[in-house]
Amino acid sequence: MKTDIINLVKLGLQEVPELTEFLDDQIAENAVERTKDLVHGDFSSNIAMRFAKVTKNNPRDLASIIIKKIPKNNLVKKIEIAGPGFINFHMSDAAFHQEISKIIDIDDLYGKHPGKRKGKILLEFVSANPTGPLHVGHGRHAAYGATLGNILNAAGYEVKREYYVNDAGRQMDILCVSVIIRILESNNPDLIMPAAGYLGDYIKIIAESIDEKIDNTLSEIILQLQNGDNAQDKEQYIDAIIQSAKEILGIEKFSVIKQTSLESIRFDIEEDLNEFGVTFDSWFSENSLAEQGHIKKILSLLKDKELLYKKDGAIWFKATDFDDEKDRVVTRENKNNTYFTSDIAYHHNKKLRGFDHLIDILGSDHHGYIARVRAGLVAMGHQASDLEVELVQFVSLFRAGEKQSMSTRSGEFITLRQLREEVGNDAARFFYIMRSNEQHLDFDLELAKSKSNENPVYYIQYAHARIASVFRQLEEKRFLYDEQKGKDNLSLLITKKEKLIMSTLSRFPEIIELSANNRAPHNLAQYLRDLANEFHSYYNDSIFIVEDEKIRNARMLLIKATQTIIKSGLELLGVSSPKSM
RNA sequence: GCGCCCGUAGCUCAACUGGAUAGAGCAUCAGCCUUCUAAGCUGAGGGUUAGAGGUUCGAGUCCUCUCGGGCGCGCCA
Repeated sequence: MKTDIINLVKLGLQEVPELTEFLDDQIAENAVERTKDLVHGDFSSNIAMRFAKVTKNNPRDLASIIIKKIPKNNLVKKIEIAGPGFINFHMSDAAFHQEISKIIDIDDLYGKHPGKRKGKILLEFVSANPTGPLHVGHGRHAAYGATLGNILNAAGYEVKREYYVNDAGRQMDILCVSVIIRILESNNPDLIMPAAGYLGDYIKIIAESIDEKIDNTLSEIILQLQNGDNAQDKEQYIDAIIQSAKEILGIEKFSVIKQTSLESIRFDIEEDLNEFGVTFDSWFSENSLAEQGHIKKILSLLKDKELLYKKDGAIWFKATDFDDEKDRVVTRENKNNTYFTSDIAYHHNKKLRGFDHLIDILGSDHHGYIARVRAGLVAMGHQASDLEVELVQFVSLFRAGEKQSMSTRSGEFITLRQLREEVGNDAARFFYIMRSNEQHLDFDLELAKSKSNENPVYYIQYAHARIASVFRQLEEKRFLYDEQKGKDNLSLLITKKEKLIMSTLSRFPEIIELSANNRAPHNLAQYLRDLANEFHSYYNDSIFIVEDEKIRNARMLLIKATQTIIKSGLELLGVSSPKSM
């Protein structure tokens, strides 16, 4: 509907001689918006005010010139100038009726344009280290990423979802020795898990699943280390244990235990996410970058471009040449490559796989990292704008007004799985995305669980269920629902509430567009709340199952369309639409 | 110290990226079930958009400063 107005404005503007030198394609697109208040009509344009100055016109005069050039169309009832120079469009009733019929006809495709846009997007999210179960913070990333992916799809983008598995580096070794210590523990009760190790119970479960025999001399060495001086520095201490474990077990056996532990956790994460309705097209292993020589390749390419130099025994990348605030180490003094080096290789690889636009969803604490990854990407010959980063703020969990602690290392955090079991997937998905991702989220467990008007997810689902119930009642009362009669009699829907619902339904395509472009799923959640509100209000105000066949079918058609949009919208959010509650 | 983000009703948050009278929910108060699900509806009160300047037809939104909060500034990941 909005595009109809945009097109009319475009046609009109082309005919205004004063404006021709300023026009481009985008201008009309951005110059038409929904009005906040229906007394201003349905759509409004500020174009006359924006161009009053450069064309040396009075805005209201310019507006009247433009209006005269806008072609007549039966969707538009009236165009008028208001206030300082707004051009307000009042849509005809037929325009809304046409939209309602369209919703009924194309059902859950309404407002969605699969394949409409060119360009492939790689959406990377969660990417939590596979060293333990997901916690409630990861849940927000999962919900946000999955929903954003759905919305981008609906808006016509081709999107692939990817999870980057950080299966390389020291964290994995720490995970491995944590498991080994749990294995040894059964015969050596004096062993204590190092402070830098992983304390969670899931480590014990992994340990029990591993039947590798481990030489007891390792226990003795660990016991010695445990009581020795270097137990003071927890990082040094655990590195010493890693060292000994690798020597005594041999690198091969160590790798087997590491791989088994990793796979076990990764599988658990995948299962957890699947249950949450969050799926990925690919799981990309950090290790594979080194194994397939991508990291070497990157380093030699950077060297060829003379973007590397040696200092203090390490190799540095001239990130400052690409708008980063300082240069960054790619290869340490100990010859190991940094995490950052993997990341250049990884992002370069994404581009090589044919993705035009890369979206990373990261925790807000990673914001300092964006500039350097982008620098790496540009150094590899890509555009800075190819990489987009969406930051997600932290989640605080509240129970009965008390903030819950979330200490990761101690293993005392609340997992995503626990949260889902407690409040249910639907409430969890909705609560995670109902607030802007740029805002800290206070997640109130009691509120999420409450099956009352305090809980917005039930409020929306209830509207859907109520409509289903009305249709059941219709059948019980032996009335027939005639879709065609409904369409033919939409003009009988003349109350304020009915017109408001029609207007809101017709906004759905704009909401998808808006939340896709702004990467803002919460706009959709907000919209669905508004729509549910308007329906509940209508429900209390009018009876749908009435004797008059024409009015009855028209009203049933309208609530059917409402139900369709609620279902379609909730589906994008990953929330179910129950038929009864 | 430097950089990024944030500050909107008692609380939790919106506000279509510069538009018209800043909106919801919770909480508070007052009403609505012998008729389609009361997990609902109707109404009331509640604001100097942290503060001060500036830009312009027009600012919660853009710029500058101040105050307050979060995060980041490793050869960690």
